[in-house]
Amino acid sequence: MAGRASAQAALETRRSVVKAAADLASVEGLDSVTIGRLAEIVQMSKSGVIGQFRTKEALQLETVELVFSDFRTRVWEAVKRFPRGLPRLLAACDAWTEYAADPGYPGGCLMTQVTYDYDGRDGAVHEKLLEGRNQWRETLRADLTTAVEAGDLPEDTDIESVVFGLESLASFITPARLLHGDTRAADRAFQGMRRIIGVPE
Amino acid sequence: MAGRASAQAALETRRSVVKAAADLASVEGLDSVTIGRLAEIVQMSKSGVIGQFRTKEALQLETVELVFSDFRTRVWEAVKRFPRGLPRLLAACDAWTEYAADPGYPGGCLMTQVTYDYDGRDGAVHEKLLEGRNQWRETLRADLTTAVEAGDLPEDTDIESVVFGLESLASFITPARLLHGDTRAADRAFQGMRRIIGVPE
DNA sequence: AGATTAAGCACACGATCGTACGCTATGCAA
DNA sequence: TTGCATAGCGTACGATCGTGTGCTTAATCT
Repeated sequence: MAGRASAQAALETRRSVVKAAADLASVEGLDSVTIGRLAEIVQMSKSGVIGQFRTKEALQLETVELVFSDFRTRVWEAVKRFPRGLPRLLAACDAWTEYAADPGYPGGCLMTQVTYDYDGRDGAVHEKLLEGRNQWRETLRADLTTAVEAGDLPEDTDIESVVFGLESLASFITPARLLHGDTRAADRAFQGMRRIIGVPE
Repeated sequence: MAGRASAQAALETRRSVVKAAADLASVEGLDSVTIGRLAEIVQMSKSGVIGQFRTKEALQLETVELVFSDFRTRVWEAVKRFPRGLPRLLAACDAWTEYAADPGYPGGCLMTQVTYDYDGRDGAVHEKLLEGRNQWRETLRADLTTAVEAGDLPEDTDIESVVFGLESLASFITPARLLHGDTRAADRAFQGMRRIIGVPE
């Protein structure tokens, strides 16, 4: 079959490639994602795949973007309606752990995967990863601050350390599930989050 | 220079290759470690490098072994003398977080890196990783059980969830440090561990 | 209808991957 | 001292990597 010049069809192709990249990356890591393997998966030629993005790094960046927009949709959008502060924070933790347990990628939460893959490297992927995570951290900080101001959390709450704890617990859900076969990892994470935040069980 | 048939020299070579592999893997991940790059680092030929291990997977397995034996030495051996139960558990958490903050590898704690890299894959590396982590988990469980029996922790302590929490917090030290530049990550992890365990601050 | 734009393919490139083979030179045992 | 085992080198192999160049073909615009 030959080329279709429809811009809409091209967009669909683009999406299917990025989706395949995300699936593959969740299992084997972002840099195991290879143009050749992607071409095989989406049944296209190598040049057809790379042609959409010009360079492999652009494809990686778009994959990371997909991951974060996915995360925002499934977690952030889901708790927008809750009142700011402790209620929204707890709802976010609930949605967050649930997302991590079933992120829709075969190899688990890709955001976590990319985080541990690119935390120590330089480059554009590292930067975009940092930007995406910082957005989420800022959201957490905001609700924590509001919760303290509202008197729902003690005055001396160490906000940065709580954020650290929440991110830790969410991040370990995937390895606990995949490596140790822990089917209740999400529950454990949520339980731990409540302890870290300091709300009664 | 030509070959030296000394078995001791060969062992030294072997160690230097594995050490280089561990250093490189801590930054870029275990499967970015390539025979050619290793050869360049240790100033040997490719065939000289691979000849020690016959296959790349064998080299990877030996690297994972080095990581765990390193961890045991720095963390487990350091707290052996403490009395079993809560005292030894807290000492272990202290040594653990300290180790994660300064593991001696340029890219952070390699045990964590490998965990997130191979949790979702099949193969020998996955198995060895699981075995190593399970040993450590068993140690944690033992001290937790002892602590409960001694009355240092409440009867209804959910041991599995506590283990999950401790592993989570320790694992996030590296990304917090490398990605977010958090220089106090180890302290936050230790503080979180105390909350997860349920000891007063 | 004809011109233009772009999607996707076939193919080729230089580089690097893991591995195998044969050779040289060394240390150790007989 | 002679023979043997082996550490490490040089070289080569088939595969695959990311990327670039034309070409074909279809959709869009005048």
